[in-house]
Order: sequence, then C-alpha cells, then structure tokens
Amino acid sequence: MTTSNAGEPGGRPGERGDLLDPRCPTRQLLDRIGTKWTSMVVKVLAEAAPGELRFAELRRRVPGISQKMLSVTLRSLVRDGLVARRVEHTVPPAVHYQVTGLGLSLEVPLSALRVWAETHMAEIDRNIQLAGESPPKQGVD
Amino acid sequence: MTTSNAGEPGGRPGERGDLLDPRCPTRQLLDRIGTKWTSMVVKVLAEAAPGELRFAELRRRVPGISQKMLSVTLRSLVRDGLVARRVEHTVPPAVHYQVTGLGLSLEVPLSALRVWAETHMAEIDRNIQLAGESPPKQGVD
DNA sequence: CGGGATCCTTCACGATACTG
DNA sequence: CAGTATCGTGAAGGATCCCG
Repeated sequence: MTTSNAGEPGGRPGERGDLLDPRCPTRQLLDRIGTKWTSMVVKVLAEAAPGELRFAELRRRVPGISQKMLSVTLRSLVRDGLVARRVEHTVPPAVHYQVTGLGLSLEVPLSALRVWAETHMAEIDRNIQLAGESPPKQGVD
Repeated sequence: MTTSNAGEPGGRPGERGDLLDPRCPTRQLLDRIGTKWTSMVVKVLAEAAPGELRFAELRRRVPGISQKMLSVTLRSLVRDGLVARRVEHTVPPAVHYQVTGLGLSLEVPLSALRVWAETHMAEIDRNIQLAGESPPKQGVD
C-alpha cells in the first residue's frame, strides 16, 4: 500500500520523491498481500485449483468482501498474472477465475505464513494483554 | 490494516455484517507485516541477532524510515513480543533493541516470502507491463 | 539520544448507484 | 451476472516540534 506510483506512464524511477526503495521486491509483494483481501482470494482460488470459480461463487467463498473490493482485488491479481480470467460471452456473461502457476507458487510461502500465524498469534495476543495490564512498573504482586 | 474493529464497545459478533473474521490470525499477522516497515525492522534485527541495536543504529540500517515510524513500529513489535527493549538510564539514555525468539521464528516464513518476491517479482512486473501495453482487445487500431 | 504529540496528505476500503 | 464509477471515512505514514 501507499506505493501508488506503480502506474507511471513514463516510468521515471528516482525523479523526485522516489519512495525509498520502490524496487525492493519484498516491499512490492507485501504491499500486495498486505491489502485486506488479496491473500484470502488467492487462497480460495488456490484451494479450488485447478478448477475455476465464477465471480459470484468467489464472492460467496470470501465472506464479508464487497463486490467492489473483489473486483479490484481480482483485477490486480489478473494484472500481476497470479490469476487467469476467462470470459464466456453469453447472456448473461459468465466470467471464470483460476489461479495460475505463479499464483500457486505464491501459495507456498503464504501458507507457511498462515501456519505461523495460527501457531503464534495467540501468544502475541497474550503478550499484548500483558503489556496493556501491567505497564513497565513492577507491581503486579 | 484497516481492521479497526478491535475496540468494539459492545462487541456484537455476527450482528449483521460482522466485519468478516477479525479473529483470523492470518489477517492479523498480515495487518502487521503489511505495514510498511515492520518486516524490514524485523529483518534487520534478526540479522543482528543475538546482538542488540540502538535506535539510531537501527534507523541507519533501515534507509528512508522516519524516527516516528521507527518508533511506532518498534513499539508495536515490543508490544507483540517480537522485539525486546532494554533501557540504559544513562545521560544521554541508551535504548537497545533485540529480536526475541518469537520474532526470530517469524523470520523463517518471512524470509521465505522474501525469496519468493526476489524470484518472481520481475515476472510480475513483466506481466504488468504486458497488461498495460496490450489490453485484452486485439484492435488498438 | 530516544521518542512522544500534532498536523497534514494519501490511500484502502465500504456503501451505493449505474451499465452492458 | 459481472462488473465500473463515485463518494465518504478512517487509518498509515511523512514532517515537524518539543521534552527528558
């Protein structure tokens, strides 16, 4: 996020503000999976792989997502080549989404991150509680 | 980010929309490492482990970060228990930061993500270029 | 030296409305 | 059905000032 100079028409790296290290691939990746829905959409599509999912079905499987955000998220995923989009020009139209090989490869480290999260987030939560209840003072008795 | 329902006064889960799944540990984790500097600070501290780094030194090793964001990032890392903070009450004071075991354990999946990023971001960049130059239509005419 | 408080800008995201 | 366009909000993050 906040790396909004991605769509520069001329591609002028280091012109004025240059964020800091916009070429750092890790930051670019985190900017993507850091957005609220990306990782979940990738996950759902990866679980359905190699099958396809339609827009509405996808929306059903990502509870809470708005059609706007699903649309935006899918568009950027397609743009990045992590997801493939197939349109059936019927009436009404049917659009199918499928994770690509690239997207599937991302699922590997991503799911490692999920495992870590499920393993350790409870501990983090506990740390936060402790930090909130007993300020650096020593007297919890 | 934007998972701001953490401090709900009434705590009404499943009222109508319920946000989505604020208890999902993966999202909580992504909300953290998705913030611009967290992963980089963790990385720098992990590389220095088991050694400590002082505020200024840390700032020097994270090019582009402001003291505010370094401060904010460190505070949340300390709160989460990923980083330990040691204060020397001298004049002037000296504060030392050190990654904890929990923080180091996060470095594992995090570095896997970095490897993926460095391996595949170039491909993603290429996909983006292609998407921008030749829209799905065939007739740019 | 380390870092809190404040101001300001940018952007992610939600809700709603409209189109093909 | 599958989107796009628009508006409003809250939060991230940069710059600056000040304090112990």
